[in-house]
Parts: sequence; structure tokens; C-alpha cells
Amino acid sequence: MGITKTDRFTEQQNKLAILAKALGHPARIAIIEYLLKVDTCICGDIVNELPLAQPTVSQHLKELKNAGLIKGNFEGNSICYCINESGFEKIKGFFQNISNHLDKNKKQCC
Amino acid sequence: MGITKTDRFTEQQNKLAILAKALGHPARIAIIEYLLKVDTCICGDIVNELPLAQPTVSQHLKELKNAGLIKGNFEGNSICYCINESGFEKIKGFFQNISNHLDKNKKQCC
DNA sequence: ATTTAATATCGTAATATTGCAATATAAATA
DNA sequence: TATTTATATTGCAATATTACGATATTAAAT
Repeated sequence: MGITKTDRFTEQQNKLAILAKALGHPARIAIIEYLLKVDTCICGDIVNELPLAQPTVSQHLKELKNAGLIKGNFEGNSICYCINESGFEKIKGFFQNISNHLDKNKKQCC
Repeated sequence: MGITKTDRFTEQQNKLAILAKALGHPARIAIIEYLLKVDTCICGDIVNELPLAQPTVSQHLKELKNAGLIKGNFEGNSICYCINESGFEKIKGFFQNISNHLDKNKKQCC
């Protein structure tokens, strides 16, 4: 049916899935990598960095913002974007857990 | 057009996106969490753990496997599933990078 | 050889995502 | 105020995802 059975999973599971999904597109990975590279909040030129039309980039930015992975504030007549640390903390925690589990436990049989 | 412009991004970016996308569904998060919880390779009963029909679970398992996040081997007449560490290493690295960057750099203005 | 059990595949309906042209909006500047 | 610049929204076509019933496959057990 193309619709995820959100209500059958925990809030935690849904939250993690939303964060992961937001990173599940190369354009959105590219945006994050660019924000990290310039190492500061950037006003505007993300559109010029990506091989996509302006409305498409705008849409990807919106998704990253909705997921809580970037922040964007009006700054004069452009917008200032940067990484939203708290979103990344959540995912990082998930992978840290996995990593800890895997280090402790080596019962791999496959 | 509903089709991602894969060729316009780097291989790295596409790989990360594929991994993240595979985790972008609560059922697949639930599968990973279950595999971590039982702390061993599990033969079969993932279907019973999830609130989804067997063909649907099978499809989700396939996606996790294709993305390189789990492994599955035939073990008699059932299948033995477990976490694929190498897939998780890659994503963990990405978040580690981000985390390092953010710790070093506090030029947040948003 | 049949039956049973576990899992995969096929087919299909409902819905979501991706991408962009066209257009709207909103602030800065002339 | 009119124009320019930056960004968002709308509408739509192409494609992808989610879910599941029906069915196929495969290996073990009878």
C-alpha cells in the first residue's frame, strides 16, 4: 500500500527511521558534507553546489530541516543554513550502541 | 521524476545514502534492534517479532541484506540472520566524522 | 513420495518520492 | 515604487516504496 505502518512501531524506532530516511539520498548527504566542509553557516550558495535545479534543492533542504538535521534562519534576504547538532547526536547514539554491542559480543555465525 | 540522479553524485555519497535509506523504515530499525537484543544469529523468528506479514518482512530483510547491513545464511531449512559489522562500520565512520567536526568547530550561528 | 515448515517471489493496489517548470513571495536595492 | 535577488510553493509526470494475498521454492520430516 506504499504507506508505512508507523503506529505499529515504537516512537524511538520511528524517530530513528525518520532521521535515517532524511539521509537516504545522495543530494542530502552532499548538502551535509558541504555544510561540514565550509565549517560555518552558509548563506545561500548550496544551490550552486548541487547538480539539481533550485526547487529540487529547496525541497531537499526542507526535508533535512524537518528531520532536525539542519537549521536555517533568515539572514537579510538570504538564508543561513547549518548543521543541527542535536539531530546528529541522536543517530550517533544509535550507532554507538550498535558498535558497543558488536565489540562486546562476537557470537557471529554467518 | 521519482528517479534519483545517482550519476551526479560521488560513489561515496551514493553508498552512504544507500545505507541510510536502508535504515529509513521503522520495521528495518526494529529488525536491527532485535538482532542486537538477542545478541546472536537468529534462525527465523523475525517474522513473529514484527507486526507485518511474512512477505513484507522478507522484503525488508532483503533490503537490509542488499545494503550490507545484515547477513543471512541457510542453516538447515531455516535461515540464520545476523548483523553485518562492515556495513555499520561505514555509517559509523560518517557520523564519527561529523561528530569530530562539530566538536572542533563551534561557529554555529543559527 | 508426501507432507510440513520456512522463506522467497510475483502481482498488484495504495501511497510516497524525485525532479523541475512555472509561479509566488519577500527582502534589498535602485 | 519598480526591479532585482534569493528562496519557497504549486502542480504534475515519472518512478519507487510499502504491504500483502497467492503462489513458488526448498529442505527436512514422516
